[in-house]
Amino acid sequence: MADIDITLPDGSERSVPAGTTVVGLAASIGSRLAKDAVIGVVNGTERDLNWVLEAGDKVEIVTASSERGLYTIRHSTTHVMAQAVLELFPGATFAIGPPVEDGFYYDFELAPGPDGKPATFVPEDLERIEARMREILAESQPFVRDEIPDDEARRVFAGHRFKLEIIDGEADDPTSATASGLVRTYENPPSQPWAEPAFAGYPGFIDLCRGPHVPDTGRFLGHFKLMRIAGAYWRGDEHKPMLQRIYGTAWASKKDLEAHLHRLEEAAKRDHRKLANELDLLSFPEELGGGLAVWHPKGGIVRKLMEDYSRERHASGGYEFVYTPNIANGKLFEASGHLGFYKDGMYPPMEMDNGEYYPKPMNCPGHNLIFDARQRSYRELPLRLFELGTVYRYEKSGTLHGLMRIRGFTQDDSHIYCTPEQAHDEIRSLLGFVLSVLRAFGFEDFDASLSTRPAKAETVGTDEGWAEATANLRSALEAEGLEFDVDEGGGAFYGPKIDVKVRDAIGRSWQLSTIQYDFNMAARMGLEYVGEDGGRHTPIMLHRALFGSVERFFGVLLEHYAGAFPTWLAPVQVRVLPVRDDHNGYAREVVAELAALGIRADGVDASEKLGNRIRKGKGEKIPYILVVGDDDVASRTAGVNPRGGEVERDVPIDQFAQRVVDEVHHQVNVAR
RNA sequence: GCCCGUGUAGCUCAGUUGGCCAGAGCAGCCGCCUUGUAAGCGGCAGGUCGUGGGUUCGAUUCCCACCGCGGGCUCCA
Repeated sequence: MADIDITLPDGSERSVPAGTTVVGLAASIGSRLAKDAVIGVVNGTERDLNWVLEAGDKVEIVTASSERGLYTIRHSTTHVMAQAVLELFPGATFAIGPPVEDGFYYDFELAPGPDGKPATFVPEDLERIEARMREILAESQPFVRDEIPDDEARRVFAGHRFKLEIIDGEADDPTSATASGLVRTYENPPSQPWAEPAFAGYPGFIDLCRGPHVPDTGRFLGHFKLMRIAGAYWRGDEHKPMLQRIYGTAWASKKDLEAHLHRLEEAAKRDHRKLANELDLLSFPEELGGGLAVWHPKGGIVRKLMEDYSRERHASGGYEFVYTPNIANGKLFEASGHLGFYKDGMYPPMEMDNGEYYPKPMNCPGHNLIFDARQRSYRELPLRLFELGTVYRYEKSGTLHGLMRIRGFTQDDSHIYCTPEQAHDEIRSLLGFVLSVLRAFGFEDFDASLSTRPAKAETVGTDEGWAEATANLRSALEAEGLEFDVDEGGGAFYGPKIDVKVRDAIGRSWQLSTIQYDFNMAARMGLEYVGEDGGRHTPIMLHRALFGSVERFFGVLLEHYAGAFPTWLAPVQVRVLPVRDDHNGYAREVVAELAALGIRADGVDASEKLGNRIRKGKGEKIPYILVVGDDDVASRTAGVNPRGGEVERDVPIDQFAQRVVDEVHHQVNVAR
């Protein structure tokens, strides 16, 4: 047979016999590669290992350790899970099951129970399903690719209504492909035909799928765990039936799986709700109502420090401080457009003698009234109004989540009014300001998303206006060198926006700051300035929140530092422990001396063993614990036990104090 | 809002297959100990077992509803 030439990723050419498959090519390169190969990428398209190559193909061999290989493993694992579920639950049907970050899921609908509603999984089902999956793996069932005509597919998948919707093109399934009257399928022939066949003409499991897959269930799969059961709407639509989703995680090796499970445990230890409780920072009393928090003294001081720092930066950044009330007449929110576009997110109104009053969901309408309080000149622009404004939003009960998603929160909110000519530079400097403040809190790794015009805003503004605003935002992102993705249709009703995200100490991404372009609300509310030409013009308005929500930012900081706030933010910076009763007096003197320098210090008398008092201080994650005994009283020193560091003896108090003062002054952000 | 799970002392958790005064550790308070770098000892106090109904001679335990919380979906700072 004639040889054909194949191009490899490094540009080199390789001659193989005609009819060679992806795995055959891998074998010709090396037996190790053939063993590790999961799929191939042929001319840019992912293909199964038994895909037959043609002359001139560009081929890359994908192994399990790569992103694409892992994705394939997860994708194949979810097919195995679907097979197990359909076998174990007669009458069950399935919807979609893609790989996702760290794992996979599949959505199912079970046969109706006694109440006539589809049955639901119970946690013990996961063990049964997992056990059946392992049996399927042991059978080494091949993944058999095929393409069948639509009408035949409709017969095969008769009784599987979600699949029929996919075949008909009504529903989108990211992993299946239907084109020109053909649908692609993957079948897993079982060793024994199913007792109750679910697919006409097939002995076992088959799914709509564009693939590719691992060659058979006996290879690469195995390192998985079913994690949880969740509800999920069919096609993500709350008006459509709720399906039962099973989430799983899958990895290329046992080691990777265990590492992933370990990461989850580490993240759970950092949970801000747990830490907030343990460190006595704040709480969510049931009596208050869902999504509302009270701040205890230790959380309160951290929040105050965050807010103080924010105010300092805004003061030096050319912002002016304003205050607006928490409730406002509904007419204001009609004028601003909030009642038209945002009513679902607002608390219901209070009836008052001269109208309906709503808790404010955003600060912008109030700030606009300040702008509009007198005639404005172009000479005043950009006018930057800043407020730590508390807003209330009616969030659905099921969406509340600690500090990250609450109903009452405070935005470090700013509205900037500028001329269209100023908008570009203003956005750019805003972005720099935002990043600079975030860096001060110890975040180093940023990216962003650019959100464009949403469907609900099709009546707001002009196409050109949206395009120009979006271009302005994009150019600021590019100028700042920030990586960003584009969220099509994710903008606010009044304009497109940039959301800045930070990566925390364990690599998780959090959305914090937002910069929103608004060419709509100023006009709606009749805001004008007198330009150089003497004419009246509508200003461009920029909405900007830096922390986003003070509460949420606090929660992110808490998780980022795992409760061990850097010294400048720590509720208690220094704890002084006398060794014996007769050192209590000296310990109090040391506390007073430190406090006089603005250091947050406290002491615990010697009523318990020293070791236990140190242990408690460590549990509170205090940056410095000082121990004072006979030698220290004599020479005005202390033993210094720093968080995460080595004990130092005989440190002069004034020297230690200077060290803390410097550390606070420079806002050293060390997560020890 | 919808699906699943869950709710015992301030915290972490036992326990009751329906039945005497519901338990432990930590935290708190009181005493003893007088202590040099991550748990010294003893005692006291603390719970209408989330709330409200129902079944029962009897419910914290079984059933129902509601509320809170957790994980998802939708939505979002």
